[in-house]
Amino acid sequence: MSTEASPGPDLHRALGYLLKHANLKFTALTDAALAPFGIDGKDLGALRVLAHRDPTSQLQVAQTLGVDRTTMVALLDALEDKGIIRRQPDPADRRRNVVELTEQGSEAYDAAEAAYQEAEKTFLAALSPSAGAQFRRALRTLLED
Amino acid sequence: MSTEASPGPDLHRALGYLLKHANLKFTALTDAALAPFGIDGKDLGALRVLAHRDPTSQLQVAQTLGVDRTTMVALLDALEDKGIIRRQPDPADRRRNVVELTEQGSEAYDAAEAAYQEAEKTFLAALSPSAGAQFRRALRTLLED
DNA sequence: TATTGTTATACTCTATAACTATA
DNA sequence: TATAGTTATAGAGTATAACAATA
Repeated sequence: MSTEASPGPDLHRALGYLLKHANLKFTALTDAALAPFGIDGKDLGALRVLAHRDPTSQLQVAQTLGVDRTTMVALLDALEDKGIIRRQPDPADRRRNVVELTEQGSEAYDAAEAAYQEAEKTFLAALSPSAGAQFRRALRTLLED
Repeated sequence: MSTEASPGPDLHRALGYLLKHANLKFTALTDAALAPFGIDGKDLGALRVLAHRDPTSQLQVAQTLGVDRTTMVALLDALEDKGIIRRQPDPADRRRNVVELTEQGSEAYDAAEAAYQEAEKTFLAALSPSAGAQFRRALRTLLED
């Protein structure tokens, strides 16, 4: 995709285009960084919730991430198969599954989180540190309300 | 989704989360703004190419947008059904379809583009004008190379 | 009756493979 | 043989509906 005729500029200046492709590029970068740990960006999101919250149910994880509870099932199935998380019926309410990181999962999470942070830095490397910080601030402001 | 426990901060500070949700919010905004014209953001992208390039083939539009040529078929079918574009076999190479905006389509495009620009402004309204400009610049910088 | 996890199913989006017609 | 458009099909991703177990 080299320098095309006239539509390039208009097309590539549109905020929709910029946001979409920033996302694509970022996702490609982080998924590559996380691949050695056998997880992707979505998995890492779930692990973050588990790492920062005490014993949680599947439903709570799903709601925190804003995905349907049926979507959590397959995601956690895969993480469980890899020995990263563990599911147990909650003794206090046996409808619930208590989801936790395993020992191995906790170590994998720490390493994956470090790799993710490194990928963030790589992504922002074209901006000065202050421009990078401002970019992140702008995103947070845009998502408020 | 109110103020949750601890994972909120970490989760919602991650660049991946911010970029994804900025995209979702922006897409919702622009799709709503474009709905009165019977098109969405993807359609507008195609119309932009047609509006800024002279008689073009389907394949050229697809390649400019970075989508598969099979994907263009249904997209253009819908726009043709709405009377927004017209397809004619290229007399010089009858394998090609020359795709053009109709009169009505050209008017619809102008109005839709204006609505889109308005939606961009709305999206960026939480930032100062200079912060908005810098945000867009940062996105373009991040997509270079 | 309501809720949690699960399964079956459907829907959207987009790509690959194969077909038609042109070249 | 190769290319443009089309159609059929398949895969990823995620949602809704229905069911089992539990409250």
